[in-house]
Amino acid sequence: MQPGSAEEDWREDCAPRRVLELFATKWTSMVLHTLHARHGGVARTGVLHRSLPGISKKMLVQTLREMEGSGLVSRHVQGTMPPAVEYRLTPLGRRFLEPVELLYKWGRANPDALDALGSRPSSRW
Amino acid sequence: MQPGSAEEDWREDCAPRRVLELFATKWTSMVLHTLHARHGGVARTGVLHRSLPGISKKMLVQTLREMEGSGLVSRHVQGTMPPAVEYRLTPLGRRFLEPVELLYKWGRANPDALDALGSRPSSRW
DNA sequence: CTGTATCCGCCGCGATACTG
DNA sequence: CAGTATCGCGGCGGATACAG
Repeated sequence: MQPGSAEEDWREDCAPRRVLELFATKWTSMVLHTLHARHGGVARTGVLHRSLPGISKKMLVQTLREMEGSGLVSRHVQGTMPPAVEYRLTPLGRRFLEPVELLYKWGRANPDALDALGSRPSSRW
Repeated sequence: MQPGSAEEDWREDCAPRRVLELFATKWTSMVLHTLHARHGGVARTGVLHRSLPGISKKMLVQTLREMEGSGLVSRHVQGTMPPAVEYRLTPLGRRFLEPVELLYKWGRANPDALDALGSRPSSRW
């Protein structure tokens, strides 16, 4: 922290920004949470879909695939008919769940803060 | 958690989603962190701009104004010439800083996890 | 120095319809 | 049931130029 070499780490690939990117896609953390909290880490597509009111099938699948690519979940296909696909939380997924839950927990514990925050105009979703 | 009344809370204005919205605007948490960690909670526009390599003047001001509207920071104008404007962290801002720092901290503590996550295609920024 | 106003590309996300 | 393909809107966010 010596003065002069002020430059803090805000490069594109710094830790903070990389973590933030995981929230870039609207549903990621919610899917992660739901998969864990409501289904013990394993669930089929349709079940997840029903557990997440509001999400479109398209976004659910798309999100799951991205999460698979990130290593947050693993995908398991049953060669049956009709098809059955299971998504499972990976160890990495569980680790990332920590800070996510912490964030949610904070929100639940500070409803008054959220009320204050709600009074702004924007909101992307 | 009794079965039947499954419906979990995923309404538009539930706590989790409202917290997530704060990350919807790219720079919010980074501005918040910088204002606190590098300037003790008080800084002028230009100083902040220089502390955040990569942000455009437009987005910095826009983000700060939204944060002001949310109550995360307060704006103080000095009727001088040339103009000088100070942004200060509010109590609410400091409270929200808790989960934010926690998230960043997790990222710094899990570089290997971030490496694994980095191997995905997307990335909005 | 602080802030605003355009112009504009990019892409997240929803709606809808279709395949196996 | 699981997944893909399109179309279209809204809005973030960068570049640039201008104003007080």
